[in-house]
Amino acid sequence: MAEKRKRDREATRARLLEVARLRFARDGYDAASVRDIAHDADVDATLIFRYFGSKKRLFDEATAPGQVPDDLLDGPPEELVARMLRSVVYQDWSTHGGEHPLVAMLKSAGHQDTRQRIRQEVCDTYVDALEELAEGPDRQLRAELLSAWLVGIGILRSVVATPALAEAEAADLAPHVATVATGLLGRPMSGSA
Amino acid sequence: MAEKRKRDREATRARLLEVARLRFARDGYDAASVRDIAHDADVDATLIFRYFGSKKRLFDEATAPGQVPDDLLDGPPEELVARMLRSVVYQDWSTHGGEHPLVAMLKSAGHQDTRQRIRQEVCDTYVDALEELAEGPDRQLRAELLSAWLVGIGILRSVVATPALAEAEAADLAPHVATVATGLLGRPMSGSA
DNA sequence: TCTTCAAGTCATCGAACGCTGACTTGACGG
DNA sequence: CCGTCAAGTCAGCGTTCGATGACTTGAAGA
Repeated sequence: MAEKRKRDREATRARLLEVARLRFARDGYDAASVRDIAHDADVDATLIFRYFGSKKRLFDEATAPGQVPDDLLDGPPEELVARMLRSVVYQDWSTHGGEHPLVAMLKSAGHQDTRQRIRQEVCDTYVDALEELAEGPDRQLRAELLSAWLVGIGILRSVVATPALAEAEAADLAPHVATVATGLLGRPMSGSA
Repeated sequence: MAEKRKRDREATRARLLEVARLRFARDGYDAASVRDIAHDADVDATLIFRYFGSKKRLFDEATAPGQVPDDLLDGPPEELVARMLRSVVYQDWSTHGGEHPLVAMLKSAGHQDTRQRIRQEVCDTYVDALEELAEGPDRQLRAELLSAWLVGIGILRSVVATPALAEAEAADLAPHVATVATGLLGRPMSGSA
């Protein structure tokens, strides 16, 4: 029952980062307390300050970009939107406590620098890639409009839990994804990946 | 300088509701403290509990639906989506910190019953109206997908502040609104209202 | 003018927060 | 076997949170 762990700074640090990522994603920055995180990692809360200096720096390190799978860019371009939708909506976010990171994003959006980091990541990960695919004028705007759709679908599905979207499978969305993506990007896009 | 107010229960209650709406919209439920709200209304924080019983009940009353103008349903049906977009993105919601009440409320989406109220309002105000316009199968799903787009645009514009969307005028969005709405609803839609 | 009652205030509670400095414990080298 | 030093713990500070009950104040009616 009371299995004790070896004293291992790096392992403990990594464990803290892991459970912190989970807590921040599920509850947002403010609602996730250092005591909760420490309890999840089964350590004393003060270790967080010993290892990271402050809650904010733990947050910064735990939510640093790069952990997001970048296989988005692999595969045929015409399936990019479908892959993005899978990533935003249908990926198994069990490493994030089953709750969608979008919730955490909204809950943590009160802090100005967090908003900036969200903007950075949205632009770098989604808008830029879509912009390259778009043709004609207004490419950036149309890329953002498509990103907005993906974000909106994610929120309506997993936060608001609108009835039809909540039950829809990826295949149900495919034809509509094809329609909208094709219309917005000005080139033929597939709805399934 | 020190202008004192008359003792007026109803006026004070109304003032509390007004500043509470603003605070909750701007900061979300948790981050908006009763002391802040009371300070904005220039009253003692205790009055909030005297008049509303608890912070939660103040929130419920302050964010109760019904204030949303229902001129959405007036006007030509083919301009419905454009009117909705104006309402979500370009209307002056100064009573809600400049953001659409739905976007404002999503900041408080950590609490389960708040989510349910958001769902109710999204369905009643947007999905149902759009569903009536849609043609063919999957009408509800396509109505929700269009609602998701509107919500996503509101969030990317005013919370994430994505560059192109943040600066776009309603006219810039019009052609794309027409494209997407027409594609999703299966009938010709106009992009401007 | 004086009573009365609601409008509004004050002092404070208990819990939770981030964070700190002093302490204890465990593993490894001599 | 023991000294050392880092890993980990403990008690607690200062602040803020929502909430409560006793108090003061102002205006209207007799």
